[in-house]
Amino acid sequence: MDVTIKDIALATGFSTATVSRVLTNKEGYFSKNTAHKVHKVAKELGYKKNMAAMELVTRRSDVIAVIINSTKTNFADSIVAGIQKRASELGNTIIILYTRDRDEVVQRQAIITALERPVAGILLLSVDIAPQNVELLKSSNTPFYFVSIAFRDASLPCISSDDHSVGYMATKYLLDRGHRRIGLAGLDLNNSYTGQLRLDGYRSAMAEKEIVVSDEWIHAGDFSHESGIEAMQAYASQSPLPITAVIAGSDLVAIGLLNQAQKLGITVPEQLSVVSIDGTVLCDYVHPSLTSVTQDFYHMGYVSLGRLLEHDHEMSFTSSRIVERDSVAELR
Amino acid sequence: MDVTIKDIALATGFSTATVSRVLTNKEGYFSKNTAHKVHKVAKELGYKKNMAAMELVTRRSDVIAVIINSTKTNFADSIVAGIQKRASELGNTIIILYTRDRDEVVQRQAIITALERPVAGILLLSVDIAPQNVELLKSSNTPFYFVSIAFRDASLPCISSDDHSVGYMATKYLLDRGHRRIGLAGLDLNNSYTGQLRLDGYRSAMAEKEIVVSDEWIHAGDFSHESGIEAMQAYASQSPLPITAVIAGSDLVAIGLLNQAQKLGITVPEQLSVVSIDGTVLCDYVHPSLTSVTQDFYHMGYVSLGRLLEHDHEMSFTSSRIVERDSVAELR
DNA sequence: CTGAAAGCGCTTACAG
DNA sequence: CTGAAAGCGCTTACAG
Repeated sequence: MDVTIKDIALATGFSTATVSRVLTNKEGYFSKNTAHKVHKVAKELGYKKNMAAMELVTRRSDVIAVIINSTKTNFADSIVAGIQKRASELGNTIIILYTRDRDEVVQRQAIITALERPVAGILLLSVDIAPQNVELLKSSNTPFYFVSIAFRDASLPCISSDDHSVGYMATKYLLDRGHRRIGLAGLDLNNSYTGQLRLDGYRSAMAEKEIVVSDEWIHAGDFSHESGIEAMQAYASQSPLPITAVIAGSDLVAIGLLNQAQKLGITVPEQLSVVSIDGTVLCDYVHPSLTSVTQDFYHMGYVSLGRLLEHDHEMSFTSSRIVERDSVAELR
Repeated sequence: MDVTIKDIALATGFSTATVSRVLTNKEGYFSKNTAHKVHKVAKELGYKKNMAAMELVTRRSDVIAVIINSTKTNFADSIVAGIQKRASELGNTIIILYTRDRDEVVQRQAIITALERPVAGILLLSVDIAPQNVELLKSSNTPFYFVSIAFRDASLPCISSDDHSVGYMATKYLLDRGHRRIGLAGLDLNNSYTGQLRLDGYRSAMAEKEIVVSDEWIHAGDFSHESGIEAMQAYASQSPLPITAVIAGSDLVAIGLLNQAQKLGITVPEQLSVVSIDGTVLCDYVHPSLTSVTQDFYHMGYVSLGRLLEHDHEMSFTSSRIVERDSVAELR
C-alpha cells in the first residue's frame, strides 16, 4: 500500500536507480531538472523512505542506541536531553533501552537488542558494565561510548565528571569556610568506582590540612534519598554532632539529610552545613536551597554523541563547579 | 562479516527456510531434533537476527515509537518507566522521539520519523497534536494512542487522568476542611484542554457550596515553577491574603508557591494551605511536604502500551487519589 | 547524467 | 517435516 521508489520511477519515467540517487542526494549523479521532478512526485505521492530496506542494503543507519541504567537517578533526563539535542542537529534517531546495574543478563539483553539493527553507535549511561559484556561490545565493531561513568580500565571510552576533583572541590569549599570535621554521606563505596574517586578526593583535601578523618564521619550508602536519611540518623545519634558540615553523595542524599535534619530539629546551615553533589534543579526547590558541586549533565550528553560518532576513544571529563546557595555557613 | 541464517544453514545442512522457521519458532514446521541442532549452531556462531531484513519482509516490527512533548514536565519519566516495563514484558523495543507543543513542523517530523520504519505502534505523551498531523497519523494505518492528555475530539484514543475529577477532588478536599476562599494557580487556561477541565472541576465543587469565585483567586500560568512564583507574588500583593488555600496546577507550581511564600514570610500551612496536582516524588522532598492529588503515571504508561497493541480505541481514565501530607491546615 | 541488474538477509506460499 | 524460489524496498558498482 505504501508508496515506494518504484512508484516514483513509474510516475516520472526514470529508473529506480535514478530516483534512489536523487532521494539520497548523491551529488553529481543527476541533473537539477531530474531532481526537481522526482522530489515533486515524491511529495505528491506522500513517499516515506522504508528504513528497513535502506538499513538492510547499506548496513548502517542513523539510529543511536542509548542504554540507560534504570537505577534511581534524577539526572539521566538531562543527559538524554543533551543527547537528544545533538541527535536532532545531526539527524540521528534514538532508541532507548533500560538495564540494571550488576545484572549481567539484562545488560547483555539490552546490548544484543541494540546490535540486532545496524545502529550507528551505542551510548551507555551510568552503566557499570560486566566484563563479558565488554567483550560483546568490542567484538561487535559498533562504536560505543560510556557516559557519566568512568572505569579503572582506561581502554573504555567514556565521558564523565572528574569525580576525584568533585570530591576534592566539595571538601576544599568547606575547609575554606572554616570547617574541619566534615562528613561524607551516601556514596556507594563498595561497588562504585565513582564513589571511590570522590572519597579519594575528599581524603586528599583533608590530608592537605593534615586532618585525620574519623571513621564515624563517613556513612556509605547508594546515592539515594534513603541513604541520606540513614546517614543523618547516624550522625544525630551522637550529641553534640560529630561534624559541622557534610558532603552528600548526590542531590537525593542531600535532600534525605535535609529532611531528616528537619525532623530531628537540626537546623541547616546553622548547626550543620550541607554541600550536595550533582546540582540538579532539585537544589533550588528545597529549603534551604542546596549549595552544590554542579555537574554539567546536559553538556555531557550533548558532547558524548559527537565523540561516539567520531570514534573518539579518549576518556574525557566535563567540568563541574561550585554553585553557592543557602545550605553552607561560614565557621568563624 | 556478521553471521546470517545462510551460515547456519551451511553448518547444519538444512535450508535457510528451515533455519528461519526454527528461529522464528513456527510451531509444527520442524522436528525437535532439527530445532536443537539449529539453536546449538546459532549459539556457537554468535548469530544475531538482522532486524532490518526481518522488518523489510514481514513489514512489521516490535518497535514502539514514543513521541514525547519535551515541554518541561517532571512526570514523563514515570510514564516512560511504565511503558518500558510493559514493553520488556511484551518483548517490544522502544524508540523515543521528542517534539514540542504547538510546533506543528517538529511534531510532523517526529511522526514521519516514526513511520519510516514499520513500527508496531505510536504512543504520544502529552502531545497536543495539530489537526493536520492527526490526518497523517490516521492515514498511516499504524495504531496510535495518546497518553496523559485528552481531547475534545472523542475519536482520538487516549488514556489520562480524569482532569475534571482531579480539579473537583482537590477543591472538595479543601472545602471539607473548612476553606471557602480557594485559589487556583499555574494552570494553562489558554491552550490546554487539561487546564480547562481542571478549572471546570474546581468551579463545580465551588458551585455546590454556592461560593462565588472571585477572579483574583485564579492565576493562570503554564504549569511551571515560575508560574507558582508569579501566582504567589500576585496573591501576596494583597494584605491580608485573599485566599486561605490554593490548588497548584502541578507539583512544580506548588513548589514555586512554597518557595515564594517562604521568601515572603507566609507560612504553609498555617497562613496558607496548598494542594498540589500530580503527586510526584517531589512532594515528599520539599518542606512542608505537599498534600496532592496524585496521578498514577506509571500505571498510565504501563496500560497504554497494551491498549495500543490491542487496537483499543476507547478513551479511558486512570485513577487519581488524594495523598495527605503536611501542606494543608484544617480551618475551624 | 542514466539504466539494468545484482544483492542485502530474511520469510513464506508452494510443492513435496 | 523440509527445500527451492520469489520477493520485501532499497543501493550501488558496472556500463554506457
